[in-house]
Amino acid sequence: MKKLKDILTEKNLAKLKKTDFPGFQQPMLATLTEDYFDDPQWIYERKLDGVRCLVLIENGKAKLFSRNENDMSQTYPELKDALEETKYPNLILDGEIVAFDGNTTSFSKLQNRMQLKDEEKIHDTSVKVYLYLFDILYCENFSLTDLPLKNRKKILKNTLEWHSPIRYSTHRNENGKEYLKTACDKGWEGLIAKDGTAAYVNSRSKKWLKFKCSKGQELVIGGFTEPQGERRGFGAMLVGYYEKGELFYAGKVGTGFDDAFLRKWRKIFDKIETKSSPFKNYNEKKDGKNHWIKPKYVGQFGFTEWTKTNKLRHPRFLGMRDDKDAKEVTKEK
DNA sequence: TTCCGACAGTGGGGTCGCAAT
DNA sequence: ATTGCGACCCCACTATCGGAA
Repeated sequence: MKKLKDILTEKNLAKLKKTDFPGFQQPMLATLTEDYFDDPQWIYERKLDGVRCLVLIENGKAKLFSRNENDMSQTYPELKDALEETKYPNLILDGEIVAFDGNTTSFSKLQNRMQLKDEEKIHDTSVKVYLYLFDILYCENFSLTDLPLKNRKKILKNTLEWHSPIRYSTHRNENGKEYLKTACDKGWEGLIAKDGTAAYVNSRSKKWLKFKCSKGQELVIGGFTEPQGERRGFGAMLVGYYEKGELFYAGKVGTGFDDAFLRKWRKIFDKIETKSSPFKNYNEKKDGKNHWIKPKYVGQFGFTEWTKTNKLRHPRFLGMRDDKDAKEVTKEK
């Protein structure tokens, strides 16, 4: 166990402010971008697909908070216990709780225990979780948030003893673009690029950027929903793909359209409305609110992954594809 | 004048828990 | 017993407005 004075230069140590334990604060959030770059000033971390976790250790007692300040301590007792073994009585740490499916983090697996607080039910799921820590905000009565990120990570790495379910989130110092390619090949969610010189702020920031491995494909539009509230035109498209000559439902897409598009295409959809669902696997009796149309239009869609029930996760509309025949649209490998 | 950041509003999948049917 | 709904997690995106550049 090292002290701050063993890790920091005198100059940086002198900059620190002695403050009372500040309690919960909003975690720093990353901004999505598609402009990937290499920059020696930036570092690149693996993007983990789990739940964000802010750890508060006050007088030796640990609490785990979600992004919205919900107390998750009872949901992850093994993490709480492991964190209380640290010798520091007062710490604030930032990280991500994950579950694994093979070598990749699995949000869907984590969902099986995410809302549970009963110890027996948690045990029954037999979902193992890990906490990957990537930042430290408070230590030895000092607020560390104004330090450069690289210094904070150095302090973090040297402060804790890394074992069992608590892990240090490593990073790469260069070649972000190449690392992203590797990440996507491995089936990761993507990378978080971080400005190594930047302070920690309690809001979304462009000093942290999401480089995501996004999937995309064309899908057939087989229906739509009514708009809600102030929305005009339609609410969401119901989309699917062909397999062995039959159309299979793949979920709804309700974002990516602007106002003019919504109005224009509602009129077009109304002209080709049908009485029954074109999807083989959609029980229309249960859902009378949907409108069905002839499956003749094809759109391009982006999403993060297929869920275990064969639906799109985080779907968005990218544009119409008038160069594609609907019958040619199949699920891409 | 133009651009950017923050916010509200609308949309998605999945899970659990509770109330209404 | 089944269904519906809200509250949580994870989000993407558009529109708007006011202040920075």
